[in-house]
Amino acid sequence: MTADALPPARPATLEDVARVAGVSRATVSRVINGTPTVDPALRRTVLEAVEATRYVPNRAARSLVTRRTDSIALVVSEQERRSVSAPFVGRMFSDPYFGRVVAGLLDVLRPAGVQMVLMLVDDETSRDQLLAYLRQGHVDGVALVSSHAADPLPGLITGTGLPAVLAGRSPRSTGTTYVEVDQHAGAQLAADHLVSLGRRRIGTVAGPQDMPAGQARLEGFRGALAAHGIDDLAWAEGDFTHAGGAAATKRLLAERPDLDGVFIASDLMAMGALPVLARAGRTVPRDVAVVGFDDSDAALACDPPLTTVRQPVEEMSAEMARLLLRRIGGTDGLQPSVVFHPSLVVRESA
Amino acid sequence: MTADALPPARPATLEDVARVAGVSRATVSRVINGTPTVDPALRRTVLEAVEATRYVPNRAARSLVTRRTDSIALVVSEQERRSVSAPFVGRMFSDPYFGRVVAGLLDVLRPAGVQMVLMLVDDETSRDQLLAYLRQGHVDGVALVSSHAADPLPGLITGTGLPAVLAGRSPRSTGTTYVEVDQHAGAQLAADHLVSLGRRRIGTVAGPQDMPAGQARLEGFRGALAAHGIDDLAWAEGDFTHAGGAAATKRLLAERPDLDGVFIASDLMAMGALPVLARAGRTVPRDVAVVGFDDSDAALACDPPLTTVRQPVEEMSAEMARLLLRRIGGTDGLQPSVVFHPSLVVRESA
DNA sequence: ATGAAAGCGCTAACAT
DNA sequence: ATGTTAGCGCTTTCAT
Repeated sequence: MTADALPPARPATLEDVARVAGVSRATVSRVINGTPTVDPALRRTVLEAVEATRYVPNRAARSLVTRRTDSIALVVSEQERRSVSAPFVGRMFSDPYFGRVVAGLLDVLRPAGVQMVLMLVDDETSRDQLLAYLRQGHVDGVALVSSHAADPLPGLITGTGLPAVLAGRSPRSTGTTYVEVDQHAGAQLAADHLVSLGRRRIGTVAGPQDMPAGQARLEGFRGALAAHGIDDLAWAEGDFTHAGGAAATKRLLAERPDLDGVFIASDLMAMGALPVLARAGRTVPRDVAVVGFDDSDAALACDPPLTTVRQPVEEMSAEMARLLLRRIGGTDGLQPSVVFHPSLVVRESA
Repeated sequence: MTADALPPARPATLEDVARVAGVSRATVSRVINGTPTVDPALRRTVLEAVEATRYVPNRAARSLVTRRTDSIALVVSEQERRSVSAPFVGRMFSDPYFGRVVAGLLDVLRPAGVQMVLMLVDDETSRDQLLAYLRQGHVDGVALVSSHAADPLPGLITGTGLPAVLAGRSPRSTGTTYVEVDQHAGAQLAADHLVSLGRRRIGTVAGPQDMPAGQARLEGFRGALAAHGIDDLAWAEGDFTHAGGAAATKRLLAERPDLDGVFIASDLMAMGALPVLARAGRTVPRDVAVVGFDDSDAALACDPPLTTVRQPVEEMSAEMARLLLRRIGGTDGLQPSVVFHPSLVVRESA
């Protein structure tokens, strides 16, 4: 068994390619990186050598010198786990919202050749680990999806000096670039629609009041209703989950049995709410008109299909990725935040 | 403005720490990496210097020499996108299953200091990108969640020589280590339970027949029923989504209006099915007993709470991570696959 | 347009 | 137990 007849166990390096092509390492590097000043003939020779040696660049080596990693962290920050032994909840992961965020990010990141490291922060340990990791310089930037208003993470991440973009404004870190939908405008769309339908005995299943999105949608809805002269808004707080939406709807119905219109602050909660309304003998939309928020897959899975406030999550997260890449590559400093406009998608529930 | 009074723009290196501590780089490295043969006094001095310089190791440099990256890829392989312009579907991301997989992996990975790079493969381009990325050696191993039976990815990944573990057996790559639940046994639990309840006019909403899990659950259910002398199984194919479950249930009901028991191959589909049954005037479990599969959050969100076959996804994916780490760190070759036992969780739907 | 050479920050022999 | 030293594979001046 002649050693040099076999393919090398060790993957090919620039050196190997250079030897095969009969050029210097530098030239190979230039070809690999698309530097324009390379003789076309040589370029071809090199490319063939690359092929022959099955060369792929070593990212660690490259990263060591360029100080770029071509990857960003997608950080999901959730409320602390209930207890050590409690089963993981991971609400964020089961929410269609998360998938849409990933999709939008990937749409921009993949063509740019940037990878995404997924990190979950749900206690102090994991937070410290995250910050250490970020400081190790293994990512070029951070996209953060944080669930609670009091979360210190946005500020801490900004403190690392790494480029960062938030999904949604953080009350604790106003200096950080964010992308979000105009929550007030969205809630207003819902209010106007219900009122235009002639509904007056209106209620809402709000999101968690310790989340900015939950607060803003409730506040916006209440304000818009007030503008229509409706001041007694019945509401119940849900947790943005299916089950939470069902439970909150039960409470709401108990408090306000004569309800004829309801705004539910997320489609997932609306999915939980509809069967509750049905069981309570209310026909949607005849007895109770229902407007959701998000326009996720869940809205279509509802029965009847859900009228809802559309939040262009994919476009929003694509924009997050763009801001991040611009900031990473760019000489320019902080990017301005971006606020998207919601729209009303009318289906059958209202 | 005196330059050296300011904190250095450049992050501290081993060299810096060594200088401050008055020792060699090697000693600092030993302290950082917990080598036992270091004088306790020196260790303290070094640790102080680390503190003072705010030193954090550079991962790229370390990785370049150790040839380890302390990260693995979580690859999610989905059916090719419908069209270029079609909105991203990302079924996997909205499924509670995905969150549970991530949770289980993280449970093992985080204490081990291993990061997770999330990669989505949904067309040829992204597949090629993935394979190139893997060959660049930026991850030490791969955990793969693949949705379709004909997926060539398991084999291709194994072909890279990187340690890999699959969530679920792949018909195309029998040589790859996998972790899965005994699907047949699970389906049998469902069948036995329905029969023990006295149900005889039984149907099933199966999963996609181009997914191993979809096939196996149908096959197992049919076999178990046959053992009870029931041979005329009505079934409809769903796609493991809520909406798909609803649609399939409608078809099933049309075909078999006298149905008194049904096995639905995922909780998410069961969630879609229950309102359909209710609308059709069937009370669950009185008229139709329903058994799901998964025991995810969805099962509890059902009304009535779902009797279901429990699949210990978190433990399974934790085991995937363990196998992977063992294989990565280990001298031993291929790890044996692991099959978990399902159990029946009886609630109110059957 | 190409090559030579100097590191990037770290670990792991090896020597002491 | 600690220090010295030789790279890991790559990019990037700086010459030519």
